[in-house]
Amino acid sequence: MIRVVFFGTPAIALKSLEYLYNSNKIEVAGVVTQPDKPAGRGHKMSMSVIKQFALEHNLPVFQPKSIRKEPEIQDELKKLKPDFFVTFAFGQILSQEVLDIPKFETINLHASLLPKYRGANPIQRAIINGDKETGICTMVTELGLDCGDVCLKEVIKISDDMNCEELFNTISELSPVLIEKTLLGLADGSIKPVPQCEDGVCMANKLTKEETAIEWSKSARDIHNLVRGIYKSPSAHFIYQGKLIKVLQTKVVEGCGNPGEFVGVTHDGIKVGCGKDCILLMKIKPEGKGEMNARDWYNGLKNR
RNA sequence: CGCGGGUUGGAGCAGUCUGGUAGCUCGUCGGGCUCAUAACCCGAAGGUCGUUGGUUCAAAUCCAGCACCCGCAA
Repeated sequence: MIRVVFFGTPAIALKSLEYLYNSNKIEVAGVVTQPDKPAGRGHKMSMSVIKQFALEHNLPVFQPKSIRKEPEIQDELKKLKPDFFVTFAFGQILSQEVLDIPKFETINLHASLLPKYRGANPIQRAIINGDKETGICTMVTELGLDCGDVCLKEVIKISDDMNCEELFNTISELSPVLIEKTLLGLADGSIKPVPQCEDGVCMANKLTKEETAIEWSKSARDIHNLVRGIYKSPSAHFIYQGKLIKVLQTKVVEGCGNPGEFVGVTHDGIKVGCGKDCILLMKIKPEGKGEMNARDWYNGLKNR
C-alpha cells in the first residue's frame, strides 16, 4: 500500500481523490484543502467539495490558511507518514519544508502539456488560443511554478466546438488513472521523470476582467474561442442597454457587418458583425435571467 | 443579516409608479398565396398574472410574509 496525502480544492480534483480512495493499492491518509469561506449569494460559509468528500469518508482534513506558514499542520502531516503528497488544484504554494515531508515525492497534476501553459488557467487558455490539443501531466513538484520533471502525460484533442466545461470533465475523468499510474511507477522505479524542455515554456496567466468582455473588432473565430474557453464561468459577455449579457454558445458564420453591429436573425440565433466573418450568438444569459436561446431574447426586445 | 435584478398563455418580454374585464414579438394548430421557403396573408386555440394573507366596491398593479431563479461582489 502506498500512503498518500491529497491536496486539492475544486470539483475538478474530486474524481481523483475518489479514485485514489477506492484504489486497493493506495491509501489516502489525509486531505488538505482550502479553509471554509463565505461564498456565493448571501455569503454563507461553505466548504470545498474535497472537504465534503473527506468528511463523508472519515478522512482527516487539514485547512491551513497558508501551509508554508503553519508548522503545526506540517507536523500533523508528518505523523501520517506519507509516501507521497498528491496535489491537484490545491490553490496554495508549497515550501521546501512541506515538500520534504513525504518519504518519496510530491506529485502534482497539471492540466496542460508542459512546459506549455504553466500557471493558473491552462484549460481556458488552451481553448482561448484555439489550440487543437492539450493534455494533462503528472510531475514532480519543485519550488518553481509548474517547473518540475514530468512523469507521465496524456494528450487530449480539442474539437472546434468544445467548451471548457467539456474539457474540464474530460480532464477530471482522465486524471485519476494517470495519477495512480504515476504513483505506482515512481514507487517501483519504472518511471523516470524527465526535465521539461525550457524552449516551449509559456504561462497561462490568470484571466483578467477586461479579457472577458467581447471585443467585436476581433475575428469571429477569436470571439468564438473566448466564448467556449470561459463558458459558464466567468463567461464572455457584452453590455446591452446597461445590462450584462453573458454569451454561452456561438458559431462562426459567413457574412459581413460592422463590428458589433446586428446583422440579422436566423432560427438558430442572432448574427453579429465582427472584425472578420460574423458570429452567431446562440445561447446567452442576460443579467438577472436564466440561460436562453438568443433568438428568444431577441423576440422579447422592445426597441431593436 | 454583503449589494442588486427577476417570477404574466409553450418561449422571450410589456403592463405595476398614476388599481377598473391582459398586450407585444415568436411558437403551435387550421386555411391561403408561392416553383419553393425558416418569407408573406387570413383565422384559431392557449393565462385563476410564483405562493399566502391584508387593504379596497374592485388588485398582475398597493402593503406584509414565504418560496424559487439569476447578476455583482467575495
